[in-house]
Amino acid sequence: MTVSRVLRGGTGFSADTRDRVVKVAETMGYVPNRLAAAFGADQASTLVGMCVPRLTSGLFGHVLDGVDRALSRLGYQLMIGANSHSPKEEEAWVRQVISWRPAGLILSGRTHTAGTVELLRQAASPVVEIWDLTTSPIDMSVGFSHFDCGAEMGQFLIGRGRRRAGYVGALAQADVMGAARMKGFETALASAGHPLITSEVLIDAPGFYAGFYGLQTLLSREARLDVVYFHNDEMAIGGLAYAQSRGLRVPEDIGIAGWGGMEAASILPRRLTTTVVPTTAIGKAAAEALVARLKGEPGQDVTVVPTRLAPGETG
Amino acid sequence: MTVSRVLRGGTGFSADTRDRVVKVAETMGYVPNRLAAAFGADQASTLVGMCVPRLTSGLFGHVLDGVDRALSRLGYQLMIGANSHSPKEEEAWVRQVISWRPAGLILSGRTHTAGTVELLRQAASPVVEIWDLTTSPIDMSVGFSHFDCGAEMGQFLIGRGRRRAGYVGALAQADVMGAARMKGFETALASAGHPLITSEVLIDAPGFYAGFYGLQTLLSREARLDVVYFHNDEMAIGGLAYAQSRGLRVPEDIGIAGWGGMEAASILPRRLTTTVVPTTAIGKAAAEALVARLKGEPGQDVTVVPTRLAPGETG
DNA sequence: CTGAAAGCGCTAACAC
DNA sequence: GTGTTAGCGCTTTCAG
Repeated sequence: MTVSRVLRGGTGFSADTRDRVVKVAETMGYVPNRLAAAFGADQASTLVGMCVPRLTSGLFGHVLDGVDRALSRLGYQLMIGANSHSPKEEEAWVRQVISWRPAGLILSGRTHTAGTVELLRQAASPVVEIWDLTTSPIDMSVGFSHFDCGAEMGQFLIGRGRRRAGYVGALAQADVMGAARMKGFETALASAGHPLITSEVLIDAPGFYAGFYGLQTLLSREARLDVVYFHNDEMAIGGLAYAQSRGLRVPEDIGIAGWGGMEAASILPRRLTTTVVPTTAIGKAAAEALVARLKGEPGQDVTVVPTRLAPGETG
Repeated sequence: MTVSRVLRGGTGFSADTRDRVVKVAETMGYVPNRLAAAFGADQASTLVGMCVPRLTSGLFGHVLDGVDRALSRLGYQLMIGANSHSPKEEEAWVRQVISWRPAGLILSGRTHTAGTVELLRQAASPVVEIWDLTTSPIDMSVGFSHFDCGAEMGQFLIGRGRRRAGYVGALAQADVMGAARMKGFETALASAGHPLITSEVLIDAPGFYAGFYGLQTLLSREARLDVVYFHNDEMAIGGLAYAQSRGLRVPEDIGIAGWGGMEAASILPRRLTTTVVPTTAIGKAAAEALVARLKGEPGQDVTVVPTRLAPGETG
C-alpha cells in the first residue's frame, strides 16, 4: 500500500498522508521487516559480507573499521567472518553468507578455492578482493603487492649496507601473503648480489613471542647475520626484545625490519624500520568500490593503494 | 515439499529419496535462500547482531573472535556494528539490525537509551550485555566490574607504598566504563587515606600519544606524583615513553599502571602493572549464553568473568 | 513416508 | 495520489 511508499521514502503521496502514516507507525512501534523486503524484491538487500583472515589482527581491525564506517553511513549492514587464512574455511563461509543473498562481498586475499569462485559466479554477487592486489580479480580488487613490499625492503636494506640478511616468518603453509613478501625480499637481495642467508618460517601465529624465538632459532643457526626481516611488526618487536636480551645492539650489531605499521611500534625508543599499510583507507576504498558498483556507477576494477616504507632507526 | 525436509536434515523420508534430492541439488548448484526461510518461519533466523564501541580496539578484536568462533561453529552468522561509545548510535544500529529479525543481540556496556530498551523489549529478542557487568541486565550479562578493577588497582598501589596518585583518562563524556574504573580507583585511594591528587581526562581516543601528552599535562600541573593510573595499556605505554623522555626512572621515580592486558605490553623491558581482561573468554561466554537461551536450555542470567591484576614491574 | 495448501510482509506493476 | 493484485521461496499444517 501507500504505507510502503512512505516508509521507504518514495514518491507519490501527499504530505498529509505521509504525516498520518508516520504517526501511526510511531505509536504502534512499527519495525520494518527487512527479511521480507529483501526477499520480495530480490534487489533490496543491504547486507554486505566481509571475510578476514583473523579477527584479532590489529591491521584488519582498522580495515573493518574503514569498511564499517563507509557502509553504515550508506545504510548497509556488515556480516563478518574469519577464515584463519584457509581458503577452505572461506568457501564454507561464502556458502553460508551467499544464502542470505547479500548485495556484495568483500574477501581478503586473492587465493580462493574453485568452489568459492563458482559460488560467486552463480550468485552474480559483486565481490571486492582486498589486501593482496591481483591484476585479474574475480570482480574488483583493492590493495597492494606484498611481493613489492618485500622487494622494496630488500633494496632498502641493501642500500643501508646490509649484506647478510635473514628472514623470520609465521603461519607456514597458511599465509600466502607473508610468503609473497618473503619471496619479494629474497628476489631483491639475490638480484643485488647478496642473497638471503637463512630463513625460518614458523607454524605459529605471528606474535611477539614467535618473533622472539624465531630470531633465537635463526641466530643459533647462523650467528653472522647483519639484518633480519620479519613477517610483521609484532614479530619484529619480539625480535628486538631477543636482540636486547642477548646484548646485541640494534641497529649497530644487527638490523631489524618489520611490516605492517603497527601503532604500538611507536612504543620503541627507536622507530622501527617497517612498511606502513594504509589499512583504514583500504577498507574505505573497498566499501566505496562496492557501493559504486551496486549503484551502477562506473568505477575502476583494480584500485592500487600504495604502502610506504618507513625508514626508521632499527634497520 | 520433501526436498525441504531433506535439505534441512529433518526426518520422514527414505534414504533413497534423500540421495536423489542431494544429487539433484548438487548438480544444479542449489543455494538455499535463508531470507525466505527466516521470513517464512519467523523462528529460523540464525543471524546474531553484535555492537562494539570501536572496531579498532585490540581488546574487542579478541572478544569478536571469541564470539565468532563460538557462533560460526553452531551455524550462526554475525552482523557487526560500532557505536563509538555513543548510546545514540547504538540505538540507530539496533533499529537497523532488529529489522533483520536476528535470533539475538550482543551489546557492549550497560548504558543504553530508553529507545534501545523499548526496541529490544518489543522485538522480544534475547540480548547479552557484555563487558561491563550489571546485576540487572535487560536479559543476560557477561562481564566484570570496571569499578572493582579501579578499586583493586588503587588498593594494590597503596600496598606498594604509593601515596600521591594521579589518573589519566580518555574519551571524556563518552566512555562510561573508563569513568567507572577511575571512580573505583578514586574511592579506594580515599578510603586508604591517600586521596587522588589530580586527574586529566582527555577527549581523545585512548592511544599511545594521548598517554604521552596526558602524563605531560599531569606532571606540569603537579610534579610530585609517585604513581599514575591510565585509562588503558596503550596510554600507560605512552606515559612510560614520556617518563623516559624526561629522565624519570620507572618505577623508582614514578609508578605507571595500565588496564586491559594488551599483548604488545610484553614489548617493554619491564612488565607493565595492569589488569588482564579475559577478552576471548567473554566473547565465548556471551555467545554460549545466547545460544543456550535460544535452545531453551537453562543458563544463568549474569556471568561474572574475573579479571586478574598483573603486578608487573612498573607500578 | 510424501504431497498439497496456505501464508509469512513486502514490493512491483498495474489499475483507478 | 491511492489501492489492487500477484508473487518472491520457504515452512508449517494437514491430508493422503
